[in-house]
Amino acid sequence: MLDLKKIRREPDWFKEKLATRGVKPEAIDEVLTLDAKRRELLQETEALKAQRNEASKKIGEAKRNHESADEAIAAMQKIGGQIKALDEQVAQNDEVLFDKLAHLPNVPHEGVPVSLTEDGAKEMRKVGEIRHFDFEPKHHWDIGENLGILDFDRAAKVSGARFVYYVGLGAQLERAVYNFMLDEHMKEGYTEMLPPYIVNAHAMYGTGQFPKFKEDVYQVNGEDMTLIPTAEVPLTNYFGNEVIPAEKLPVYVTALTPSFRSEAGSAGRDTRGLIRMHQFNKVEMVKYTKADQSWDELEKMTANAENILQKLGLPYHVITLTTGDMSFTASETHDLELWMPAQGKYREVSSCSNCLDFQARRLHMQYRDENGKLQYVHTLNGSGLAVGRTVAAILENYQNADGSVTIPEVLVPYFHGITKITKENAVPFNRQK
RNA sequence: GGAGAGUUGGCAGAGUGGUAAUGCACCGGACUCGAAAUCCGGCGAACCCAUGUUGAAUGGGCGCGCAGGUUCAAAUCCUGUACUCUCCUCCA
Repeated sequence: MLDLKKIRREPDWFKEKLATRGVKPEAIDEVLTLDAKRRELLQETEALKAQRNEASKKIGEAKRNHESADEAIAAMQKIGGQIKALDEQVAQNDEVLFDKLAHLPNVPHEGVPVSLTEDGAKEMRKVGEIRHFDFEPKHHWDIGENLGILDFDRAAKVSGARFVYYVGLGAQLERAVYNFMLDEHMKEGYTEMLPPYIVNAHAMYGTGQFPKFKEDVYQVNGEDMTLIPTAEVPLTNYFGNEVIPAEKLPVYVTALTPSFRSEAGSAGRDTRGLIRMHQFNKVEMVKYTKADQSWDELEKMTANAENILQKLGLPYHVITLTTGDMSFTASETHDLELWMPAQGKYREVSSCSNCLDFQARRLHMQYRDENGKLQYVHTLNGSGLAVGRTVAAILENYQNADGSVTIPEVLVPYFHGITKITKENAVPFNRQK
């Protein structure tokens, strides 16, 4: 949610900034018109209410003194009707106004590459060496199915397309990866959480998924509940409607949760493998900061996500998304994309964003500054990381010519001595008999 | 799923139709070398509107979980709803 008063003061600045995100200038004008109407109506109705309050006080006194107040009561009856009519107009006007306002995305930060499409993203740095294969590298789905550790066919039988069973050492690899991620983030000062996976509409609205992206999520039938599309929702709503003691800030939290996405509109894209699932695990990082800390904290958070990839030895690059490609609530977003040898390209594995006060304004999350004044906190969120895509990258980058997969060194402690996933050790039930 | 109780300021807690007691906390002052205690005064989150200012305010609105309704007037009456607690039922 943008600051309505600020829009009122500097409409042209907002028009210019939001145009880079595809917002038409008329959208701002509409808001301004509705805002002007709102204030006009408020002045009218509030003047009448003041009059009514005054009269009611006198009527009360008259009644106590057993005097007649019939005349005043009759006059107030009339005013009461006017007030009611005006209040209805205000309510109608407000509904439209706040709906328009809620559909405006956050203002992009200075320096974010301007483009209405994803083209034009700025590469910040490239890290890690791309491995040279002396054989044709396989896709992770082929590696996984050959080893028996990824079973898409049976998942289709049970759930449908875009679901998977991890089996045996595959399941263990997923678990090792997210445990490793959580352990690293705890070292970096994050508090681990295990939040609800189903949230109400208010929470979805607070983090900006609603009202714009209702079709992208799974709603519980007949209830006002939604399966979380990301842990950002429960983690960022945690302090909703609170004044956070300033000395607590910045607060770092992290959680492993599944994420549920309907992937409406992505039919035909990434139909194979772990890249685009209806349910996937993700370790999420969320920060609450003071207003002057959030840009520093964005860099640190990006570094926290990068640390995971560096320790796993996976090559990646960091890009700053364009104005048109950023998520609705973000002011600036750094994406980490890791190298998928079989596809021969980088794929997104993390997205770290500074939302400034955009979410806090909706969620009423504030702190008191040095002067005792209430300020909105800034919120940041980032994946640290998408677990399934990380596993996919491990399978592809650590594959061997014989179809086995070497376990990255930092994960070996989680495997209690196993250093390689082979056809022989991958799935115990395939060995038996 | 059934029955009951509750939701009021930072906290505690009164208030069954006349415009939100009181206590603690907090802020200012007095007393004191200073502090505690005591006394005096203030303060009831946030929000919205107007005039004004840019770390001055003043006036008004709103405000007793939320949303409606009745009324000249609602914390109070009515309807709906959310959440919390207790008991029963069920359950990992």
